[in-house]
Parts: sequence; structure tokens; C-alpha cells
Amino acid sequence: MSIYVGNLSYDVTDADLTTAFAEYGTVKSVKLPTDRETGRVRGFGFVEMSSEAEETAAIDALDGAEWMGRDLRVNKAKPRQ
DNA sequence: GTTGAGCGTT
Repeated sequence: MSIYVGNLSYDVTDADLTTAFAEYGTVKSVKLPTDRETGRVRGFGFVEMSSEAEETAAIDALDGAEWMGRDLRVNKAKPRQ
């Protein structure tokens, strides 16, 4: 299971996300899809952690929280099709 | 601006 992170600042980096989520567990991977046309992040990303419990803790702690000046949207990601 | 990509072998 991975986590969807939305409403991100457009200059956030995967390192920033890793640091924030690492407070709640081990971050296995972070993805920040970029727009092919502009090369900029699209304002959302995905985080994978080492256990579902850690993911739940991170979601609980960060969903709706202010981070880098924005109110984060954090929840379990849908399986990628 | 709200659910990725990998890919010619992860």
C-alpha cells in the first residue's frame, strides 16, 4: 500500500517529503510525478513506508496538517492501474 | 493543478 499526498507546494522535493514522513516510520520510496511538458511537479506525490501501521500513523498525523504553507491531503493511494 | 512509472527486463 502506498500513500497519496496532495496539495503539495510546487517546489517541494522528494527529499522534503522523505524528511517529513520519516518522522512516522521508515520511508521506502517517494515519487513526485512531473509534468512532461513543463518538467515541474504536479502538486502531488506518493510515499511508501515499511508497514501499513506506519503509513496509517503518517496519514493520521499529516492529513489536513499545514506543511510548507499548505494544507496537506494525505490518504491511502488507490492501486495504480 | 488532487492517484506515479517502469519498458526492452525493476
